[in-house]
Formats: sequence, C-alpha cells, structure tokens
Amino acid sequence: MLREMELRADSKPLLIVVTGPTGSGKTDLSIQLACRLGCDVISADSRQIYRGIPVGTAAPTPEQLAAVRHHFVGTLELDDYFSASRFEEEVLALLPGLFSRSGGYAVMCGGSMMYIDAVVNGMDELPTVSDHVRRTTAELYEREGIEGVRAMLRNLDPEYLAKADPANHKRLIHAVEISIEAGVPYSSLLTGARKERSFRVVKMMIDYSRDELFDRINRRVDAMVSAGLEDEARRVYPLRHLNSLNTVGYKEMFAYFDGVMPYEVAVPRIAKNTRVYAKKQLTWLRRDSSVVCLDPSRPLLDQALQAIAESHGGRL
RNA sequence: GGGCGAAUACCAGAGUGGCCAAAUGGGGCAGACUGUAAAUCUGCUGGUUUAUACCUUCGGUGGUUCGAAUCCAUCUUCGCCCA
Repeated sequence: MLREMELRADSKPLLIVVTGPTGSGKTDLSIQLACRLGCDVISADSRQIYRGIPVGTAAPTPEQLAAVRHHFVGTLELDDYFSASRFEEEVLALLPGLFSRSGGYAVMCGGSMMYIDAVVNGMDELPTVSDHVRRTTAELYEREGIEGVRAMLRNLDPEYLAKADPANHKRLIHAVEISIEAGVPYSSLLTGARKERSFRVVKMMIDYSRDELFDRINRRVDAMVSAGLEDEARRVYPLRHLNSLNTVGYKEMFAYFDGVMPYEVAVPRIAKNTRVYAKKQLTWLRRDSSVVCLDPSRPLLDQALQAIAESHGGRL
C-alpha cells in the first residue's frame, strides 16, 4: 500500500502537519498516518514535551508510543528551558534523517501553533538572553511595574513600543531583553521573512463543530480525572512555580491543593479553561487558509491521505 | 390569616430621584501573537449597519415629579417569621 504513495524522485519530502484544537483527535490520526506511511511522529506540543505530566497533557500513551516512534514527547525535565525557536532548530536538524528513512514523509502532530509556525515558516534570529539581562529586567518590572518597562522600551525600541500591546508585560519585557542583549532595537531584528524550507508542508485539522468539540473536551477532562490527574498534579506540586506547570489542568489542581478552590470548582474549571484554550487555537487556525479541514463524520484517514495526494499535485 | 424582606441585563450581584443601557464578577463571543505560547494580553456582551446619537429595559399596572431602577399605591411571585 505504500507503493501508491511513494514519492516521485523529483519531489521534495513532505511534512504532514496534523493540528487543530485540543481534544480534536490529533494523536490518533497522526499515528494512523505514520503507520500507513511508515514514518515517525514529531510532536509539536509545548507541554507534552515535558516528562512526568502525561495525564494532564493528554500525551500519547505507552501503547501509542510503542506503535510509532515519537519525538519531543516526555524528553525534557520540567525545569528545562525550551522555546519555539529551539523547537524549530531541533526539528530542522532531525527532519532530514526522518525523511530519508521513510521515503520522504514525516508527520508533525500538535496544537502549539507557534511551534508549528516556527518549523513551517521559520523565526527571525534573535540573541539568547543571558541570565544577567533576564534578572535585571525582571527586577525592573518588579520595582517599577509595567510603566518602568515601557519607559525603558521608549529608549531602547520606541518603534516596537508603538505597535505593541501596552498592557502585555511579557512582550514588553521580552523586547527590552532582546534589545539590551542585541545592542539594537528588537524591532530591527524582526524581518517577518518566511524562511526557505527543503520540504513541502500539508496542514490538516479535524474540524468538529464547536458543540461537538466542547463535548469531547468535557468528556476528556473527566477521563483525565479518573486516569489520575490529581495524583499526577500532587507529584509535581513542589515545582508548581515552573512555567511548564503554568498549564491548564495543573494550575486548577494546585489551587485546590492550596485550599483556595474547592475540588467541585476545580474540575469544571479545568474543562472551562480547556475550552478557552481550544478557542484560542481556533482563532489562530482561522487565519491560516492553508489548513485542510477534515470532516469528522467521515473516515479521517481516507481524507488525510486524499489531502496528501492532492498536495502532490492531484496525483497519487 | 398576620408581619417583614426580596424581585435589576445570560447568571450572580451593585445601584435607593438626574452624572444609568445601568458598577463588578462569572459565563459567552471576537481578536492579538516572531525565544518558556496549554503562556501573555486586548476588545465586545439590550437594540439601531457608524454614533459625543436615538430607541427599548431594572417583576406587572397605575401614580408623584421637569426627571424614576431609585418615591407612592396596588397586584404577582419567591423567601423568612408569627399564626
């Protein structure tokens, strides 16, 4: 069956991106695809990449991991630094090997839109922020609040300040950090240019109606709870201040452990915040017209293979 | 049967004569996004295609007043108390 999908010698390899909102069934479809195409799965998920939190992040199960080789699942410690840019770098380094082993295919599966964009379009080169700069900027924010950060940015990069969201301290702080580190305004480093890639991309998502999706999410949260979310959260509770645990499912559990939120509130809150997260993903997806929508009422694998075939120029 | 209290937008809940289409929170919707992105942040949420504008709203009806969500009367419903 692979024969029919075999690449022609002159085509570039193909990265098949299975994305979509949380709870839409990406994991299953990506595994089916990878099995069918004989390739690996690259996870594009900013939380499943951490070790020790498989339940709350709905990471692939041990069985699923055994069925197909996965990358970037459970490979980092909770206190490891990571970023979309690093993801881009590591995936790009990994891809050639995967393509050559599979005959030109790789599946990327995940809902971290910025990670996917980093791989597909690339990000501008920025200097790595040193601990020293990070610390001084954090102190500035602590001492003088967002006003202080804005004042600093007025000197360092007025152009960015003018177009940035003035209330978003994370962005402003980042701009300050990069400007200091680079010695030039942050905005001067942003080219917006799309990087050349040596592979082609097909993106697809499973397009549930919002009601169906929300229903799936609600049910999945219940499943997580019975799969031991609370125990898992309790194990990582001592590390709750880490960014990797500033995550839906954990923060609500931590609030419950801290006694600031009753259990009966925490669980529905997880479902609600997951729905909000899904909405944000859909907002991001909405402006990406290159995403092929798959109809969940029909066989998904067939539609996915069809989309892949069409990306080859309509030929199998 | 009697006494008291309450009825406000999707929900909760402020407001007690004009600055009220009505605080705030929740929920919902929409959006931004180039180095921790499941993060962080923004806007809207009675109607009128725009609005410093107009219209319709604060349980019902009828009053008082230049003007009522706010005062009066009455009715309805709910809660508590005495029977």
